[in-house]
Amino acid sequence: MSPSELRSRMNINEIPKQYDPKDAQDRWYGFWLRNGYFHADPSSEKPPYCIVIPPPNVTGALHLGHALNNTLQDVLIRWRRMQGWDCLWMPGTDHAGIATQAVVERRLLEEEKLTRHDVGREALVERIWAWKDEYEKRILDQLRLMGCSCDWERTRFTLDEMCSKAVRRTFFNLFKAGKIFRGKRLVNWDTQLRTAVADDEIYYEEANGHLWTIKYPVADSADVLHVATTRPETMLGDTAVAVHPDDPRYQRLIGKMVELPLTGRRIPIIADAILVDPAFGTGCVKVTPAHDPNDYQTGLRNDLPMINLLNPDGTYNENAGEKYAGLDRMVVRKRVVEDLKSAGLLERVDSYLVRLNHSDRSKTPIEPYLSDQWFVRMADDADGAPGFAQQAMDAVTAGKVRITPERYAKSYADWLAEKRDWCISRQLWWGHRIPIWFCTTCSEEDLQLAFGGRSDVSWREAEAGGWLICGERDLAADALGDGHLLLQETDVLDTWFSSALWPHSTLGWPDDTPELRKYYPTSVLSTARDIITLWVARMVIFGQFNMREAPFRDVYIHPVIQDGNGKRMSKSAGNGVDPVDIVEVYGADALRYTLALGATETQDLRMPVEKLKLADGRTINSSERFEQGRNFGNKIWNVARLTMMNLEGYEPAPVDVAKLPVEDRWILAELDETIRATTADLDAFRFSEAARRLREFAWGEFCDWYVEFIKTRLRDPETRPDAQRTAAAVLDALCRLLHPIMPFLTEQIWQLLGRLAPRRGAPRPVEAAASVCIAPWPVPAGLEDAEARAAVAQWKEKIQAIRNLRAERNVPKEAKIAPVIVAEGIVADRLRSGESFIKSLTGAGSIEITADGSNRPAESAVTVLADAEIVLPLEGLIDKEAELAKLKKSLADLDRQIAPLRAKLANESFTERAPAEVVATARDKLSELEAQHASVAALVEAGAR
RNA sequence: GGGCGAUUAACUCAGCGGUUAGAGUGCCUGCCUUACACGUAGGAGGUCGGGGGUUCGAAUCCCUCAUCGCCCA
Repeated sequence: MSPSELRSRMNINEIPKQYDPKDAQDRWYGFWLRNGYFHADPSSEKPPYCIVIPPPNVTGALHLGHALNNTLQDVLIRWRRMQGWDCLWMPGTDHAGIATQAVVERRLLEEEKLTRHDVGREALVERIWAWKDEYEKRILDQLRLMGCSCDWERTRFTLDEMCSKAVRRTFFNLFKAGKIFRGKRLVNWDTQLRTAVADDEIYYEEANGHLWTIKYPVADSADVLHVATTRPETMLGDTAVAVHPDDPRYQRLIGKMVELPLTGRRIPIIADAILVDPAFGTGCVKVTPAHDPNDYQTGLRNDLPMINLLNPDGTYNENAGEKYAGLDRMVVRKRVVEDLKSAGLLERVDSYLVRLNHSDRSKTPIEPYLSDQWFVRMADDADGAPGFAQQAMDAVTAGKVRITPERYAKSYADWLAEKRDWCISRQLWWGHRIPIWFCTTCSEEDLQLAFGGRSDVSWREAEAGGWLICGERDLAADALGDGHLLLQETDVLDTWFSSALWPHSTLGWPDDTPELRKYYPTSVLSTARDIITLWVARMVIFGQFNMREAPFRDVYIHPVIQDGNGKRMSKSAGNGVDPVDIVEVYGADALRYTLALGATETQDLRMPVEKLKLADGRTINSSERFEQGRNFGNKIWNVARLTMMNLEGYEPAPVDVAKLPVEDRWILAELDETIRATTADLDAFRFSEAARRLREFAWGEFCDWYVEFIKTRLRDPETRPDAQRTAAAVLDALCRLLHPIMPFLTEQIWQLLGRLAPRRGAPRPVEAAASVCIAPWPVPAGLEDAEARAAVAQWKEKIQAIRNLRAERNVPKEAKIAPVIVAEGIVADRLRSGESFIKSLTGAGSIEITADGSNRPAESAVTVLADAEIVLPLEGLIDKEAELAKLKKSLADLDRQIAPLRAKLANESFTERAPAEVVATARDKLSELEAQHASVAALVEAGAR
């Protein structure tokens, strides 16, 4: 079918009045995939542009925050793709060690009453893989539903073969470089899951508890110290009592010993200004280095012994003494309190509000626990060479990595400045198992003999004796021959270890792949601020370690979505919004537009949440905000319909812009400016500005004005062709500009438009691309036109003034008014060029533009503007008193503006110090207002007579 | 305790040194005007959190207080 045949068949009734998002989504996503538009090609000549997705946890479904982040990434990717870059958006998911294992374990317990120890390591891991398969699919489907243009053929998982290889190589290299060590550290211990958990995986909860005050007798003396604690059972592990060095009450006791009750041990009284606040309580503090973070630091400072009382399951061990060993810590607490009481050493018990750490995963109280852990060294080298933390800080200060908004560079630097070692071991089963084997029986000769020639095995003496052997590939238990058993470390790596490799592991590192060569370093990383430290900093560290180059040029930090009360959205709080629900109700384009509009530079984005009942009976969480996106999309849809139904007889041809009517020159100039500004917005990650600007152009200029201007031209065969060409050109550019934000809607229009006007564009028509997805991003065509813009501004202002007069005087809709515009000079000229528009858009029967305002009909409504007077004769409709009142009000308004302006100009320090330009503007403004004032005053005078 | 941010129209937010402070939603009043009622035309509504300062000029810069949120201890 030829375009002209199609055109004649294009009946407005065939295109629905309302944009149907579902239809477009179903139709075009598959089309894009089939055509391979999302597939990056390392062999292409185009320059690379790459974003790696922050891999969502396979724990559950995506929430609105993911929807925001992925919308913004897709905007960048689609925009750059249109600009001609070879774009790779790398998708994938994160195994999320503890989070996923905890979910599956909980389910196991609920559904089968089994613990992980019942099913065993292998079987549990198998179950988690099954869970992963289900949720990974769900997550990736959600991304597709939103229109994300990821390169699905390259989808990765942090625990897949490719990532595992990268993890192994990295660990091995770190081990060889001496960046990895094993040591005893105080960690947050989850006694239920029996693992260390990271600081960000715990939360505080306040509870009513007690404060016990215990008496500690001073050895060889009658003195007694009073020590208060919320955890009396830990006293069994005390190795000192601390006082403030300047506290006069205890000066004489410093250096003496106390008899630690119930244990028979003697421990020293030490002075420590950091731990002890002399004003708090008795000024004496018990020190339990193995079971409290502050005490631990005190222990290190004062070289105290550390006594670990705890077994991994939360029971006390033999260090607590025979009497308490094997009992749960809560039972020990009761016993200790009873025993102290019967020994007469319990001074008092008070009610106390205790702040207790809980594990995010098991919801049970955390125990500070001294255990063997693996670490990556962050500190500088002994010779002063910058260590990992310093290198990561340098990447930002040297400008190799730019963080937007800039203020987040500070939290990045502050955190890294502490240079704290990174604890990378987790006592879990789901994750990358640490590739270390222990051997306590062998000698270095044995190791040399077995592994001497191998570059993939490295060993080092362990702190506690024996050997730590790191293998890039698994080592057999009998690799050292008979008599020496190799035992693999049972811990797995912290999830962030594999996440930290994401930008290069997904591209094939350690292999030298075409992808790695072309797309590393990646272009932008977009993420939420709460993982700047945990993730972003560590990617920089590992990227620089493995690749000798930071993994991305830009880091963009998006705002956090909260509910209408400023609370974090969460499933448990019941205020979470599911993006899938929003897509269902409003469509993917509406979701994306609204989120882009909300992506301002602030750190929080509030979204009032309300319940919405769907036709199928389900009640979902929704937000009125999404109507903005839906309504805007519908507006675009309808202006496209209007344009297309007027394309009958369309013939593409080059246009001489200089000879086009004012309104065409105006809209093309506005378009140029919009292209320029929108491109700059996206370049600076100003997503909200871009969305706002495009709406202003599309709705506020193109729909509200341009299309109205050309309606009459479209009916006249003489003027029709150029109007069609300009309208088609603008619609074409608009589709391209909006595509990154609203991909489905714009593709739907693009395809329809392609059938009617396959060649389009001004000043020169070109063949439209097969998909807007691969159409070139618009560039300004050098069509600025200040005169056209000034003229149209004149038309708009006068049309609005006349409409206002009509509305205020209640002129019936059907009345054909005959307004007179009194103006002269260039103003009159500009108005004459738009006379017909002023007439049609105000519903006037006739219109007069004259320099002579003397013969005004007695019964008329009048508006005095800065450069013109509008007279609307309204015989029989005029209330003289009301007219006079209106004029007087306008006079008062003018006075209110004139007075401060006069005062300002009378002020010498203003006229002398302010820039000449500002002073001149003020003078012009004043004389304009004074002229206006004089005109209104004359009218008042005449009316009063 | 330290840091970051917010406080502008009823709500959600722009504006970040120079005209009478803007938008969307909501509200009020007309209109189903053959592109769109998810629309259109018009309108009301703000001493820019309080106080001080810098400046010819402050919503905008500085200080301080208050309230709220987040991050790190």
